[in-house]
Amino acid sequence: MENKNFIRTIIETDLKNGKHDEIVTRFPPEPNGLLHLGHARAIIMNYILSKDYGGRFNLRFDDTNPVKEDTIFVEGIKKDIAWLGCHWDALYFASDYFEEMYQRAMLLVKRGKAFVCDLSAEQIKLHRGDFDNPGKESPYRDRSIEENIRLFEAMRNGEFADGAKVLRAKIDMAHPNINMRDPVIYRIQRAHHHNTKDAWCIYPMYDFAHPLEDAIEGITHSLCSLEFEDHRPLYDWFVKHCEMEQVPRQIEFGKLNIANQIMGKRLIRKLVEAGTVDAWDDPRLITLSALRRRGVPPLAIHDFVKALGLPKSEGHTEINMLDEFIRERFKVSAKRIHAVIDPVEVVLTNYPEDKTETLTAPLNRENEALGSRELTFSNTLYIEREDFLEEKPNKKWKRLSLGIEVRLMHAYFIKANTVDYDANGNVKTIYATYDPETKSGSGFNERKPNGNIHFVDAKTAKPAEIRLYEDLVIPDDDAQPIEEKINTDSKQVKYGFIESGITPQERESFQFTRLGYFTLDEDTTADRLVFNRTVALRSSFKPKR
RNA sequence: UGGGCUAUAGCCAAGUGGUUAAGGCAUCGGACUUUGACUCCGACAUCGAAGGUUCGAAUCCUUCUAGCCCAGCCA
Repeated sequence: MENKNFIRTIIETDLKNGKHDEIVTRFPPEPNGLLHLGHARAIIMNYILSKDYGGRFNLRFDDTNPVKEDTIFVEGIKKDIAWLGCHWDALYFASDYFEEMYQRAMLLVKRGKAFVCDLSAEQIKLHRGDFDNPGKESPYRDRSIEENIRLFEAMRNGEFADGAKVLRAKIDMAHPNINMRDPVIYRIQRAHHHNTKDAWCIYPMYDFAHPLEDAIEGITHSLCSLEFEDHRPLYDWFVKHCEMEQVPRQIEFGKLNIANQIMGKRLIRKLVEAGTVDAWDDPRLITLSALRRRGVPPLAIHDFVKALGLPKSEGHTEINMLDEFIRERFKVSAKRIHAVIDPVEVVLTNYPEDKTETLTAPLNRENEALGSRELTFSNTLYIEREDFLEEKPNKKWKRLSLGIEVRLMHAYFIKANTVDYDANGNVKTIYATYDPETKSGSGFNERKPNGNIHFVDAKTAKPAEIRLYEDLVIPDDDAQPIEEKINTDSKQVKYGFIESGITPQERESFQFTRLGYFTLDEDTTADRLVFNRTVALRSSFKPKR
């Protein structure tokens, strides 16, 4: 369920008062990196706010700084947003508007609202003043309109070196909001742009470009994060003085931060280079590509974002909140099958050596529509190593022990009798007997087993590589830097088996009974199944001591 | 120290003068169970602090405290 939020209230008021007939939102990423879970709030909220009120949603790349941007990021971002199911009504690039932006800047010049400044970057900084002191006006501030027109044209025509001149808005060097102290709106930068190639040598700054982009597209509600709050006066100033026909409204909300997760680009890069994680889509990360690879259903991310709402406060949400939405999405949709990820052999001494039988079991007891599958059963099985302890440790132990009887789910009761060890003293084979009377579905009711465990038939089971992930960051109360809390041993690779009757489809997710939800990884080949653990099952089991 | 924000449970988050202060996650009990799952029941808040206004305040006023953002030719 979605939490109500103040932006909905604003939209509903605007609709009711007839300020707008249609709501138009946008998600404006800069193509300079990949998206992560934190971006999902902005994407999904912009999307559903437009859809809920029958409006439109644009994807617009805010590509005004060619030195940082690349087309490979535009492709990656498009893929991630499409995966989330947030279909954009239109795809735009800020760079498509460069000519109009230039004309609007020229309008500012002609109105005496902007001037060409020859000060160096360093001098501009010095003139800007600081929190306690007003700035000083640029000596070039009073150039004539004619000269400014000529100079700005010359900037565009490439007559000056990079950085030699800038175009600045003429506002107020004494303004308490530093953003209003004659901000730079165009810089000279000879850089190859991924979209406009070498057509331009001047590029607009964010503060100038963004409100124009929104106005050009007829965006009604321009959502952004809190740090732009004190840019809003400038945003409004540009919309007004550039004489834009449509007037968008900027509304700020709090960024979605996730506690104990690596979000920063440079840190991720470092971890990838150090081999601590495998790649940008390593399932221990929370980039959207990593979540996709881990097998997280996109709708679970929608549920998560909606539950969080759109507050103006900023906290650190715990990731386990997402886990619960993932389980909820899988609960009735995923097939529930048997897999043993840390196998130990069980031999049934009273079951015919050459016999194999077929048992039928439902694929999901909470969703009969999924049908059933056939399980094979023989005298040699695998069970989970942790499901056996020679001696029952306490009355809470609901698994197998010597002399103790458990039910193999969808099969028979078995009782462990003796055990063999390998050279290291680890259990190698458990010898057990089964009771044919206890077959599942027979209605046998004479006695209760000491629990239910899962198994696979050793003679037919399919081998599988299973990757288990733990927290990449070790939660810690101490406020030490996150890079010092990296769990370098957070990935475990197991070699186990899944039941024979199952042929997983590409990226298919399953519940491995009693273990969790697992999704087929793209590393799977014709002769090697590879699964990622998407999320474990909840468990109230607490091992004693 | 200038400007802009934020503060409700361990973590999120509704609430906009009259409610027993929603809901989710986590935690702790208990029931049920062919998944120690699911489901179901139950527990869990002196609303950052102090004053004030009011019959009545998380909501209004005052003062204070804590935290975040801003001095790029980044976005």
